[in-house]
Amino acid sequence: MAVTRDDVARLAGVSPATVSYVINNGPRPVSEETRAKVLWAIEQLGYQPNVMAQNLRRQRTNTIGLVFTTIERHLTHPYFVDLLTSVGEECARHGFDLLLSTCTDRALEQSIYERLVGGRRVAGVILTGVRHNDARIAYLSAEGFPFVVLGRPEPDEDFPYIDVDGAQGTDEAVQHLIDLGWRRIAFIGLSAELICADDRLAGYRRALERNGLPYDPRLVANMHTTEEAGHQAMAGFLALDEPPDAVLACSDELALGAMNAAQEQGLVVGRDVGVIGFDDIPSAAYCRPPLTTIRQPMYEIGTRLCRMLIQIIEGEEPEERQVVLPPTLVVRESCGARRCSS
Amino acid sequence: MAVTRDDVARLAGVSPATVSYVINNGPRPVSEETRAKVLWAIEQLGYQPNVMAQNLRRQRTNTIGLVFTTIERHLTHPYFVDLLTSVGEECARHGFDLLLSTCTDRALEQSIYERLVGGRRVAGVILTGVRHNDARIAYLSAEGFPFVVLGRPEPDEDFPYIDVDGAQGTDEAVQHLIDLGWRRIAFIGLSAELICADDRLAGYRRALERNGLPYDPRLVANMHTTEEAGHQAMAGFLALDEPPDAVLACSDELALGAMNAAQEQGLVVGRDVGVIGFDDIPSAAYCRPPLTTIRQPMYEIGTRLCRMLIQIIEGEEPEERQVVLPPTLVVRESCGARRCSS
DNA sequence: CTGAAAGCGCTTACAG
DNA sequence: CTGAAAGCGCTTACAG
Repeated sequence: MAVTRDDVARLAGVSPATVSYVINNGPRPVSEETRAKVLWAIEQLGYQPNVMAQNLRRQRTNTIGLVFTTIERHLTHPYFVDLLTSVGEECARHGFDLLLSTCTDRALEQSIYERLVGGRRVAGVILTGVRHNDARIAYLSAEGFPFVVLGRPEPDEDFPYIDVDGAQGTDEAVQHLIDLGWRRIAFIGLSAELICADDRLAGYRRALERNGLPYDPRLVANMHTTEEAGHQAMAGFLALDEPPDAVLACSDELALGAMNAAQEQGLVVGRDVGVIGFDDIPSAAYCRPPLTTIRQPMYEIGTRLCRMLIQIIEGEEPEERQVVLPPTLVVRESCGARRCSS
Repeated sequence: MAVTRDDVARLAGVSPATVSYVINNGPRPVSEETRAKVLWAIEQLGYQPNVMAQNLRRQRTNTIGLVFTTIERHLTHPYFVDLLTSVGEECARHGFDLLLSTCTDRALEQSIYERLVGGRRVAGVILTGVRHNDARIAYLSAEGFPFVVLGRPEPDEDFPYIDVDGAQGTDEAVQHLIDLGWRRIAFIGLSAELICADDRLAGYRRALERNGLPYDPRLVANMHTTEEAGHQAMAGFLALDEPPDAVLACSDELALGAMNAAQEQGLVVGRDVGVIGFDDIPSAAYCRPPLTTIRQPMYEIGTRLCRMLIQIIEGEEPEERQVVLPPTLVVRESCGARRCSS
């Protein structure tokens, strides 16, 4: 059995309340002598306060929830590791714990959030992969529960978020392709239900238009972000009567799949076809040829999102509430940058 | 304010205890009429039991703890994503939550565990990266707290674990190199404090000896598993009077760094020098040339470890207690397998 | 079949 | 400066 506050009180010869006051180091004055006795007893017994009891009594949990969705054993977001690392570190800095839930089936999603939120298992949640008419956001808003979001809302919604300017990213990427001489540029977008999918498509179209290039819907696909999907989409494009000479994919996994599809047809990526990805995952630097890609500062985003959420939980006014960060185009060799420099 | 059990009782016109009995669906008989009233009231109010209160009263938490160590913003274990995914899914299957703690500084490690364990924040923990004389294991054993370990113990210790036979993996890898004609094989091992580092070194030496090849300590390095470290180790080897013609690295990140170091010196990997990694991370399939590597079934290990831990927490006899799984050599092109087939 | 009551391990106003 | 007491939201033996 674990040692409790009462054990400490007994050994120290004081009341249980006094033990609490010493632990919490609150405003209440405690004599040095009493404090010393209590600290000694705590040391002796190796006492640690029961966190559940503390939380129940204090009516707060100091725990942040993060639900990640897996499809076929895979995280659906390639950036998840950076997010997790930064959120975890920021939580630790503020004395918060991080509760992770896995969601393998969309049908269960709502019940996971209801348990976490309604059961007061966590004090706030971080949402990723926001969708159109997202039921999670409707629920959290209705409950008045603290949450922050990775990604922007729809126009009629208003909540705290941090996002990367996806349109700027895809616009710059397309411009980069055009500057290098590619003219027929395909687009492998994200699942259409995701809000950020619109944004990225808009940047793609904007850049085409600005350069007087036509928009051809046959050159646009919406996929879940896996390598297989990228392969499939690219194979489809290459089978067209007028195949594209370049492709912009909305994740590096999609881009890697697209590269493989092109290579299988004997095309040399960077010479016969240009490829750009999104995210800058580790493989992007190591694949052949190295992948030009749009980098999102995920570590920084995780840190700031977490800080924002904790401020909201604590009832403070958050220092920042709605942030859009610029992405960075990381130029490597997959769209022929090297060809130009030679 | 959240709705409580008493609100439900009031609305349903029954005692609070009855609400509990309905929720817990226990052995106690409840009339259909009463049950219906209670369920109706729960539905009306959107009631969710307070998880902290339940846990405190039941004297258990249904939460599993996983502490991951970050160095310079990076997870120290490349396999962490697979582990996390599988553990998360297995937890969900059993109604457990997963609590993640970040440890950025070894000095804080002990206090993290003390809070988690002593504070009864979690019901059991999964340990990774076991070290010689690991203080965490000593602490958990002394507390009699449920834990399982990814990795084998030292000979005098006895605890539940799942491990991959690292010696078998490195032995096979070295044999593979030798079979392909490489003769002077370097070894980039893991941090010497890790128990699994010994194992892998032993496999390396065993294979050399069996083939009548000398063991040269100048060809052995122990590194943290980062790409930079791999680069540094390989650069050191290549600067020797008698540089190696092949290298076995104990993680793919180390191997990728080693490959880069070799390529910087103008060597063609797979022709001038053979490289093998460990883990089979995604980049291993995409790097150039694709990396031959030793694959660990991490997803499966996570699932089984988690199941084992939950059985121990529930007081059952675990179906399995100490498991050693074989790794698989995934042959790609970095040690010249293709050269042989041509 | 159902209710009143004890108690999980704490925090914190209240009284001295 | 310190203690006795109420209560956070539940579960579960005990009594009817």
